[in-house]
Amino acid sequence: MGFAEVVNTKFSQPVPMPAEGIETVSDDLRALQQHPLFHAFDAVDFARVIRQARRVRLGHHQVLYRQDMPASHFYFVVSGCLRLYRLDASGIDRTLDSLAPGDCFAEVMIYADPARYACYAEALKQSEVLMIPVKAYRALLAENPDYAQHALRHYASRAVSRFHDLEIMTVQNARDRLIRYLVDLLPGGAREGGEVELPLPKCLVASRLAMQPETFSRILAELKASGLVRVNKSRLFIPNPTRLMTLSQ
Amino acid sequence: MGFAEVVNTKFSQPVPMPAEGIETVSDDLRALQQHPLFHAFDAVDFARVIRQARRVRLGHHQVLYRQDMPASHFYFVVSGCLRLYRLDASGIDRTLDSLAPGDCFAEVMIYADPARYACYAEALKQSEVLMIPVKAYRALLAENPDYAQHALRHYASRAVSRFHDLEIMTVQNARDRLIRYLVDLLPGGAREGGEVELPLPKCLVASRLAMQPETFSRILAELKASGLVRVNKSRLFIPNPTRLMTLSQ
DNA sequence: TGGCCTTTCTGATCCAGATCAAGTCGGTGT
DNA sequence: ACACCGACTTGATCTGGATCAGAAAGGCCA
Repeated sequence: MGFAEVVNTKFSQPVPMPAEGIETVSDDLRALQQHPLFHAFDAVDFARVIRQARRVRLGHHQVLYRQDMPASHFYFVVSGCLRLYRLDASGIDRTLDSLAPGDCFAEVMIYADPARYACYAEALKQSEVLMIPVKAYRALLAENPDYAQHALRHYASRAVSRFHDLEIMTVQNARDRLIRYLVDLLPGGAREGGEVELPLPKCLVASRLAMQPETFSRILAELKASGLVRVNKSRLFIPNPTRLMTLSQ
Repeated sequence: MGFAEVVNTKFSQPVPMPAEGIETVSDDLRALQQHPLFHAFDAVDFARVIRQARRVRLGHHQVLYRQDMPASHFYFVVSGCLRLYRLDASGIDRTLDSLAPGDCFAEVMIYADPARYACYAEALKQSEVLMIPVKAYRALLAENPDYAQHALRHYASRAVSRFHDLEIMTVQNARDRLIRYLVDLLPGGAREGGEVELPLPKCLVASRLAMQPETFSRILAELKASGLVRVNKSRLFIPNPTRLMTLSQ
C-alpha cells in the first residue's frame, strides 16, 4: 500500500532508447506514440522524451502518487488498471476515474502551477506505467509550436469530457446516473445495443457514481429484472440503449 | 428569453479599433487585456483579435447561446452577470457556473472539436459581453508559440478548478456542499473571516449546489442560528471559517 | 477438499432532503 | 396607497437512498 518504488533500480532505469535505436521501441511505446499528446512528435523528439521517462511497475493496491504531492511527472498506462480517487475531510474515499492501457493521466500537471496532484492514483492490479517528466515534455512544446497546438486540442477535449462528467454527477437520481454511465460506456453510444465491460469492480463503479455498493447492486438487479440489461460478471449486455435512456427521466 | 440579437446592428458592430487607434481602448478592453488568455499579447496582436470581436448587449434572462449549438465564438464579460446551465432529459435546469465582469467563458471552444456549446449561457441582468471569434484567436496562437504556452497554462488551471468543482459536487451532504462553496468564495480562503457576496440569486446558488431552494434556505437559517454566518440579503459575513469547516465532516 | 476471505446481493430500518403548500417580504407599476 | 409579482422563508409530509446486518458466491491457499 506504500508509494511506488520509483527509486528501485530494477524498475526505474531510464528506458535505454538512444543506444538501441528506434527499432527497439517496444509495442507499448508504439501505443504511447498513438496518444494525442505524442502522435505529432517526430521520431527524434519522441525519443528525447522517452529517454527521460521511467518505467514503473505497481502491485495490487499500490499507490503511485498522493493527493497534494508536488507533481513533476505525468503518466501513461502501459498495462494493468488504475483508479484516481480523493479522500475527503472525513476520510471517505471517492473514485473519480478509472484508467486503462493507452490512457495518459495527470497530464494537466504539465502546465499546472503550483503543480500538485489533485488526487490519489492507485493500481487495481499488477500494472505498469510510464512516468514522464513534465519538464521534458514542456521543453519540447516550447520549441515546437506545432506540438503545442496538438496539446491544446488535447486539453480542450479533456475539458469537454470533464464537463460531461460534471453533468453526470449532478444528476440527482442514482438510477439515472447509472444508466447514463452505462450508455456512455457503450462503444457505439446510444445508437445500438452492445456489450460493455465495467472498467472497475462494481463497488468502485458505485463510488465513481456517488452511490453505495448496495444501491448499485439493487438498481442493476432492477434493470436486469425489467430485461434492459443482461448481467454476466463484469460484462453487461444492453439490448436496447434507447429504451434504457427513456427510463432515465 | 430569445437569442441574443447578434445581428442587430445597433449592438453588434465590430469594435472600431484600428481607425481610432490604441488610445480608444476603453476600460473594459483594458480589463480584457489583463485576462490570462490575452495579457501576453502585444498591442498589435491584441488589436487584431479585438477588431474581429463584437460587443453584445443582453437583457434580463436573455439567452446568449444554447447547448449543442455550433460554437464559433468565445466570450468575455464586460459588465453584468451571467450563468451557465444545462437542461437534462426531463427539462430540469441545472446551474453549472456563474460569470462576473472580467471572466472569459466557452474559451474551451477555441480548440474543441466538434465545437458545440456544452451548456446554455444566459444573462441574469442587463449585461454586456465581448464575442470573440475562435478562428481569429487560434490563428494568433498558431503564429506565436509564446502565446500558445500561456493558453496552455490557462487551460491547465481551468482543468484544475473544474476538478475542484467535481470534488465539491460529489460531496454527499448538502450542508457540507454549501459550506465548502462559501469558504471557496471567501477572498482569503479559509484563512480568516470576511464578507462574501453570493454571485447568484439564492435559488440559483441552490441549483449550482444541486439542492432545492428550500434546503438551501433551511441550511443557511441553521448556520445563522448557530452564529457561523451573518446574513444580510445576498451578503454573508463569515466570522470564523475554520469553525465552519470543522462542522463539515 | 475444505476453510477463509473478499466481493456481491438481499432484507429491514431510518433519515436527509425532496416535494407540496402556505406564508412573508420587498419591489414595481398603476 | 393599492394590488401584483417574484424571491425567499417556513412548516408538514413523503421517499430515495444511506446504513446496518446477514447471506450467498466465488477465488485462493493450505
